[in-house]
Amino acid sequence: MTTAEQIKPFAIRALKELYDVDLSESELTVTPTRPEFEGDYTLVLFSFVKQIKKSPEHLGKEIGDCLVKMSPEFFRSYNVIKGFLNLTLSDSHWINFLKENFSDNKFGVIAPVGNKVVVEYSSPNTNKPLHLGHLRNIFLGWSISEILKAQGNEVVKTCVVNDRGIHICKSMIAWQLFSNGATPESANTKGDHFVGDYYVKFNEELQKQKNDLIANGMNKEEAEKETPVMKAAQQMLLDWEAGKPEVIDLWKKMNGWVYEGFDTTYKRIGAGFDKMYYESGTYLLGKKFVEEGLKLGVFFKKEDGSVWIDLTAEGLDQKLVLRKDGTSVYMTQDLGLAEEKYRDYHYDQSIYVIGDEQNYHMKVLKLIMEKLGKPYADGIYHLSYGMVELPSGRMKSREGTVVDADDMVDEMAAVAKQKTEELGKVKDFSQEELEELYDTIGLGALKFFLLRVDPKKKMVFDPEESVDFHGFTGPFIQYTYARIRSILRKEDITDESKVFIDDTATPLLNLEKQLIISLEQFPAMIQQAAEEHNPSVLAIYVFNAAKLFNTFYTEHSVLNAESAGKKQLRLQLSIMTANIIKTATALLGIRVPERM
RNA sequence: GGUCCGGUAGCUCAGUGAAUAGAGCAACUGCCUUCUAAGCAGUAGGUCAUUGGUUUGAAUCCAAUCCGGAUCACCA
Repeated sequence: MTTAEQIKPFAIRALKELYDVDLSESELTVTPTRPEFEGDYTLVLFSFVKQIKKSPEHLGKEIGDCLVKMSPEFFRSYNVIKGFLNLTLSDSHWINFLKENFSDNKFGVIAPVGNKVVVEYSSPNTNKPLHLGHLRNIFLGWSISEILKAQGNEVVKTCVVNDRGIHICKSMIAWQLFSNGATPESANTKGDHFVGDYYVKFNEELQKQKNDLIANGMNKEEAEKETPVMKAAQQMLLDWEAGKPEVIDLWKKMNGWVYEGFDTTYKRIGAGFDKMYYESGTYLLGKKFVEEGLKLGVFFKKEDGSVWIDLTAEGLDQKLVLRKDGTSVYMTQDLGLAEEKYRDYHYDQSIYVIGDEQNYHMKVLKLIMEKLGKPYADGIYHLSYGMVELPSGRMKSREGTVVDADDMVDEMAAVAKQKTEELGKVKDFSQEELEELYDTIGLGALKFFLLRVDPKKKMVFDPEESVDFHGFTGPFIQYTYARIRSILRKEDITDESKVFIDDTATPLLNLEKQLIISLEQFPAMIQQAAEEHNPSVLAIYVFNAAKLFNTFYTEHSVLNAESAGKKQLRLQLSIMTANIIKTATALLGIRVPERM
C-alpha cells in the first residue's frame, strides 16, 4: 500500500469524528509535499472547506491535531499553509518502506492477472527501408508492450507486413529494368536498402517518362497513367493477383531481401515480435465481412455494385468497404485482420500503434466492428502518435529529407564512441565490450529522445539536440546507474547487513527522505503509463529520480557516511534507486551499462 | 468547408482544477588531491495565442476568435 493510501483512511476518520462528514477516498487529494515546503505528504483542504464552513487554516489545525493524536507513531507533525495541510510522517515509516523493498528487483512489477493484449506495431511496407518515423512507432510499441506486461497483462507483440500492392511492384519493375541481375550481395548493400533504391529508380524513370509525354502535349494526370513503367507496374499487380509464377518468384525473392534487412535492424535496435502477419496472406479475409454486414443490414449496396456503410448518424461519412469490381480496400483488409487476430489469441485488448493520420480510419474500423456486434470491438484501441518532424519541417522522401533508421542508429553509436573515448573511463574494455557499450548508449539516447515526448503530440527531431548526452537524456540516466553500480562494486553487501539499519540512521536528512518518497512513486507511475498508454510518463519519472539521486550523491557520501546506520541506509537507497532505474529503462527498451 | 489534434521561456518539452507555472538545451558564474564532472550548485529568461465566462481558486473547465497541423479517396 502506498503512503497516500495509508493516509487517506486516517483523514476520513478525522473528518468523521470532528465534523461528522462522510467522504470517500476519491474525494481527497493527498500528494507528496512540494520540496519548498516542510512536510512529506499534503492533504488539500479546499475541496471540503465549503461543506464544513470553517476557514482552511482552522480546519487544517484541527485535522492535523486529530491525526497526530490518532496515530503519533505514524504522523510526527504537521503545518498548515493556506489551504494545505502538510504532514510529516515518522522516520520509521520511511525506513520500514525502504527495508521491505530495496532489494526487490521487480519492485513495481505486477504478476500476471490473465488479461490478454495484442499489440501491433512497426508494420512496414516492403518497398523501402525503415526511417525515423518507424523508429518512433517501434520504440512506442515495444515500450507499451513491456509496460502492459509489468501491469500483469499477457502481451503478444505482432507486426503486420504490408508485403503486397502496387508499391512493391514498382520496385520489382525497376529491378527488372535496371539491375542486370544484381543482388544485395553483389551490390554489397543491405537488402531493404537495395530494394528501396529500385523504388527510387522507378520514380525517377516515371518522372522522366511523364515529362516526355507532357512535352508531347499530354496533360499531367493522363501522363502519369500512360507512362510505360506505370502501366507495367499495374500489369504486374494483376499478374501477381493471378498468381503468375515468374512474378511470384521475383516477389518472393525481393521481399526476402527486404526481410533480411529488416531483421538486421530489428535485432540491432532490440525489437522483436511474437507473431508476424503478412498482408498477402490476409488481404482477402475481410470479404466475408461484407456478406455478413449486408445480411445484418449494417452495409448497403449501391447500384454499381460497390458496398458501403453509412456512418452519417455518428457524425461521420459514408465509407466504402468493397469496390464495385469486388476487390477489397484498406478497410476490408483491416476488418479481416482484426478477426484473424481475435481467432488466434482471443484478446481482451488489441492495440494498434499507428500514426495519427489514421485516426479517422481507426475510428471507423472500431465503429464497424461495434455495429457488426463483434465481441472484441470494445477492446480495440488506437495508440495514435504524432509525426516526427525535422527543424526544417516535415520529412519528405521526394526531397530526400527522410532520416534513415540504420543511418541514425550508426550515427548515435558513433557519437557514443567519440564521447566515450574523450572521457577515457573504460580503457580496459575489450573491443567487444566497447562495441556493446556504444550501442547501449547510442540507442539509449535515441530511444529516450523519441519516447520522452507524449506520443499523441507531433515532435521535432533536432539532430543536434539528439546527440547531446547531457541533461534530460538516456545517457544521463545510464550514467547515474553506472555511478551507483560503481559504489556497490566497492561494497560487499552480506545478507545480514542488508536489512539492519541502526538508530544512527535517524533523523532522516531532507534529501534522503525526498529520494525515498520519489522511489515510492514508481509503481503508480507504471500504472499511469499503462492507463494512458504513454511511456513518456516513465521517461520523465526516471529522469527526475536519477536527477534527485545525483543531487543526493554530491551532497552526502554513501561509503564514507557519518555513521554505520547512515551508511546502511544510503546503501539501501542506492540499491533501490539502481533497481528502479534498471526496471524503468527496461520498460522503455533501454539497457543500462555497469560502467561507462 | 466538416471533424479531430495542437499553441506554455530563444529552442525542445513537462504541468489538464490548487501553493511563487517547471525541466533540459542554448547564455552567463562557480565546483574535480574525496564513492564515475556523461555530474552538481547558481544567475538570467514567461501577458501560459487572444477575449469573455464558470469557480474560494483557471495554463488546466466552457464559449468565441486567431494561428499551425492531420483527415474527410473505388490509395495503403
